Amino acid sequence: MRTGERRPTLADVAAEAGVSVALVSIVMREAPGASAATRQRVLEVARRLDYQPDSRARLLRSGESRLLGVVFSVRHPFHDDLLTGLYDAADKQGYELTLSAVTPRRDERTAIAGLLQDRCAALILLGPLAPTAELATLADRLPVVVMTRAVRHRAVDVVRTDDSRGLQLAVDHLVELGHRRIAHVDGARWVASADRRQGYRDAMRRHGLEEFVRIIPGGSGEEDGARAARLLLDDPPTAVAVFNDLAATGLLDVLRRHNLDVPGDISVVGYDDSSFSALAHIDLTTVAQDIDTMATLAVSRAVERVAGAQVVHRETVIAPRMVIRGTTGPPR
Amino acid sequence: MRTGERRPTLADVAAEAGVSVALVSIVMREAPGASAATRQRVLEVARRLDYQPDSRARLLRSGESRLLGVVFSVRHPFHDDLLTGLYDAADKQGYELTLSAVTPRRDERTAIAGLLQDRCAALILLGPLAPTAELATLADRLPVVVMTRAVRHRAVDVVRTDDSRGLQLAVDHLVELGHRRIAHVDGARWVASADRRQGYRDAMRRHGLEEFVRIIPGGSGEEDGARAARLLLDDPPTAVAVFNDLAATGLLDVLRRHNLDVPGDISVVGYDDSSFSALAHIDLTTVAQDIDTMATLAVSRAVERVAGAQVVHRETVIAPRMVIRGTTGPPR
DNA sequence: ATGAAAGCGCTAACAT
DNA sequence: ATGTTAGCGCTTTCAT
Repeated sequence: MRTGERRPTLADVAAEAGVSVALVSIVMREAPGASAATRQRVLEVARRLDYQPDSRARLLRSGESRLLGVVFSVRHPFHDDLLTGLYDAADKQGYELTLSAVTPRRDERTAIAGLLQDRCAALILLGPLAPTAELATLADRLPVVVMTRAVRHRAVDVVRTDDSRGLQLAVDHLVELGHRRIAHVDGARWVASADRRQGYRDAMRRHGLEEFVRIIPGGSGEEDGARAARLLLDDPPTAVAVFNDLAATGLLDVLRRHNLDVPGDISVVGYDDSSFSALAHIDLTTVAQDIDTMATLAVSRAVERVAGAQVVHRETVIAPRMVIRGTTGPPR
Repeated sequence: MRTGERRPTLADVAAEAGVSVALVSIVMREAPGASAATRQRVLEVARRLDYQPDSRARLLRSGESRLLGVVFSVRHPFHDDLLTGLYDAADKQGYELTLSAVTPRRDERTAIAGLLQDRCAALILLGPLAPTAELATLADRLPVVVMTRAVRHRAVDVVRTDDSRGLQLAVDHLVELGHRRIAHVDGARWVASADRRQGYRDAMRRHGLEEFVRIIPGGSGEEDGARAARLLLDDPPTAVAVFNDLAATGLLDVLRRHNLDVPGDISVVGYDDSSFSALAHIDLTTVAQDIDTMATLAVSRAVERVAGAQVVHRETVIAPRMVIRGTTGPPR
């Protein structure tokens, strides 16, 4: 049962060990300036008392926070993966992470406000929806690193995937298999859509397939993909590169319901390598983003800014890679 | 560009407004004891200076933390939904949430330790793996609410779904459709597996179908479901209730590859209503847990314990419900 | 209604 | 190597 007593403080440990609080502080921080014997004794007492340093007091006093605030969205499989990488990277750099989620009923502004009150040293925002101006205002107060989207502002660092290149990889893969009539279902108004569309166009031109360029309005949801598929049915191409995995599954579903064989009649490529795309059911060929590299870079950028590096705007664009699964093959 | 200046403090606002810090504190906390005129002026200055209270200092001084620590796992779709509900509930009760994730490379103990240093008032653990003894030790230090699994210890509150009832609902649904030969693919060593298995047995007995009881060893992954499906192929039942949605998709995949029609030849029920189970592709009938109710209760429990209520161990078991989609139908 | 002063748990100068 | 002192930004008595 829980004892009603307050948790032990530095002073408690100091009293018990018969030394000053300052000395205990030194030991707990593993700072130089304590004899091995003292160190051992203090550590022993701390463990016995089950002492836990109060990070809030620590941060308050030391001024510097070594705390990185991360805003992410639930229901975004890609964000989960990014979080995993960010924890690893932060740990390596000696920083802590504090998370704030965006949910269907908790908007981005609320999520950010919470982190601001926690006095994070910097913010890492995963695919923020806020307009550039708002992000810039934020960056006025503390270092801000944006991931997975572009932001053209000198105070905001960006780490994202080369989305244009991603679609080019998809087209290259399909062309290699022998496809020529390759369509693209785009992401409508989503931030990354323009880049991916451009990548598609460039790749088609590069392969001398300009006459086969065909862009279908899509979106980011399953329904968007399904709608696009219906637009495609009259005159199906032999391959489609879709804006993302979710839209691709919607498209796949409609194609199969109309007895089109995938990849026999038509090949399909998604984007993101979402967790479900590896399910045996779906087995979707897709464009993957290099999550670990992105996470490591984002933390480095944040840490450098915190350390006061007078850097100008940096945008780091990471190369994506193909993950070839079962929805692509040679045309009949 | 970011000005190198530190963020404004209460003292800055006080100086600018020409009042004492104590008064500004009163205004910021919306506490009684300030004239309307002063209140307005201080608020105006605070907004102009873009003042943000420092939650660390606030908590440090006031002693009480109104901060709930939540440990969740990435890659667990169900947890995302739970987080959404928890934020809503905490908000309503005037509490803040601080999140700590378990990732493939960051274990539960680390996740919990982080929250302990943040001086949370209580902990809410989503499906913790720690043994009861460890959770009990933790509950010795601060209120602990465990979700989605059972813990028999008087200091630990539990909020979970009635998993036995869940499987009973699944069997009831199948019996109602006319099925008699209903098999169950279980969850091997997973915590909830025993309850679900028992629910299956009870329901079969209740319907006088004891002779058809057939339990196939399964697990929680897609592969486990696929393996179970292969065991079923020699002598397929007309319906299967599977431990969870992921295993169910694995099973579905194998069945379809062997030209069994779902639900024509065989009906399939999953568990959890995971996000992907609603995909048109999968369209899985499943047992859903009542997320909002669970979240609300978990926060209430935590808050009551924080408020010092001398409650004994409470386990709240929530009723699940069926979500009927396309993988179940009458037997041929 | 307002202000002065103490102190939450800790770290960082500066002593010794 | 160890102790003393002074705050970090805030809330909370207790004055006025």
